[in-house]
Amino acid sequence: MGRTPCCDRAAVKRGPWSPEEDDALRDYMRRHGNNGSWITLPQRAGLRRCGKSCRLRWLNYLRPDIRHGGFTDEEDALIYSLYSQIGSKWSLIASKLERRTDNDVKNHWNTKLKKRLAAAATFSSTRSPSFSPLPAPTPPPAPAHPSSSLLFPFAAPTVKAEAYSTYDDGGDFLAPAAALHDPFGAAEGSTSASLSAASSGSNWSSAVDNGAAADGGGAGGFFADFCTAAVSDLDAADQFLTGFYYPLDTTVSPV
DNA sequence: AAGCCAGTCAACCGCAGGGGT
DNA sequence: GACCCCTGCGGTTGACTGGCT
Repeated sequence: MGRTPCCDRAAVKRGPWSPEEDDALRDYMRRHGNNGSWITLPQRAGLRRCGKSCRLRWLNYLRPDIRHGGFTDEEDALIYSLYSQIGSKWSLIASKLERRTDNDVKNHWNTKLKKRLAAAATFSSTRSPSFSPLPAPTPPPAPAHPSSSLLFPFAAPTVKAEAYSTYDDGGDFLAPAAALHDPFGAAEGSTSASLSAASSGSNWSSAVDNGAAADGGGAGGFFADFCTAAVSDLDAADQFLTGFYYPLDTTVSPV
């Protein structure tokens, strides 16, 4: 039983692409573009590859208008913010970052940002009594777009569905800071506990959903605080994370 | 020098959904 | 409405690399 394979696995090459294959695909795309289907492209381009593999290689690696690695602080902050609102919708998040691919954003999140957030949450749960979180920056004025007020639908059953509808309406993902929601604190009562529980598995987006459903979207908590800072003031966001990385009695030298 | 381990990232897999018939 | 084909997406895997012991 099972699903029909998209191509004959015995007849196609798999694994890493050789420079020759890259050249062949790049050359074909430069000459013809993909004015047909990805399924038939390998045959037209003389490649012994699955069409899906060609598509992925082109979109994630060979395309001339993409950047790899070297995510800036601004991009990190934007990723945190968008993830807090829509979960693991990497293609949507990538579309809000210039010249980034969904695969790159996803890898960056899984290898760096998720761990950074988990580490920050761990520290926040064990912080010393002398620790004093930074006050949340003043929220920016509400965007002019009328649908922006709906960006974080506290009464909606799921965050993602509403976020999508807002996106489709042309809304701005950068919600007013006051509307940000802490899915982890809301889901299980303890920010650090729920955060570590969520991060130990892979289904963070369901944690977002659960959080929204559990309390209708209470504000506050680590995640919301961080995103509040990230959205409204990058310097404040940096200070915020720094505050969680290091005890207050630690001297942090500017780079 | 060798082995181990963790981090990174390219690539694969399978599902969802859109469009055409 | 049902079916098929194709594309796009998100989750996951595995190869590679560098640091550490």
